Amino acid sequence: MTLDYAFLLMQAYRRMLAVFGELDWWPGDSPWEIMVGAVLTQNTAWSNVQLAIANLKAYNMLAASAMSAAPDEQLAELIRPSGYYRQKTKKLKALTAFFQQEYDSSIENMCAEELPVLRDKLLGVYGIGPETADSILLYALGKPVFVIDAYTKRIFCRHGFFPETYTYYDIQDFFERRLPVDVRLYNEFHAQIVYTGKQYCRSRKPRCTGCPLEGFDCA
DNA sequence: ATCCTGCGGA
DNA sequence: TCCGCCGGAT
Repeated sequence: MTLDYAFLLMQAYRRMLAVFGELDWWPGDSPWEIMVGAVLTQNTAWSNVQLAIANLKAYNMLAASAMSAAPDEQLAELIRPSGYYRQKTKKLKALTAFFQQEYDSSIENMCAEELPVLRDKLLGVYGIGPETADSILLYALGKPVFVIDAYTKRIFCRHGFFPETYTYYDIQDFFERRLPVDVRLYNEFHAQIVYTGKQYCRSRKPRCTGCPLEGFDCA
């Protein structure tokens, strides 16, 4: 018989959750802060993003109105701890302009947009690719979108769920068509994946011993 | 030296 | 498909 991937995915989820407990994602005080964090965390450790966000708050520069008015050099200096600060300054400016012009800086307006339309619009913003768009949709706006990242691919490739050749959208489809449409599940599942990837399923020296997914393989 | 809740451009 | 971007932790 064919493998029941839906069951196996949920079992993997429950194993991680049982060991780590709920992880309280995404850390942030507001949807806008989460959107900003989603850009700042691109290829960057979260601890460094926290420093950048703390700077923005300390200088009252987090709000879209303040951020759009700030000179590039000043914004760059504040977000410097998160790395790629010149690139990310451009990206934050683009996100801010989009939020202001398209939605009048209103999360409610943004949420009211049809999901596929909103996703396409996000992907059209400079600096927002598939993972960042989906992180914003799920964690800032509470939309039922399963976020894929390098950890997701690495962990589930290693456990035999799909081949290395799967693209972002292949993997996203794999999860979304097998899991119930549940924002809280998508939220917590991704958080568990990131934690497992960081602590155990590392790229170089995987620590399989003690991993919640140890011995969990699709034959 | 390697990695981190990637993306744009060539 | 590869390269530049970039700082801080391990």
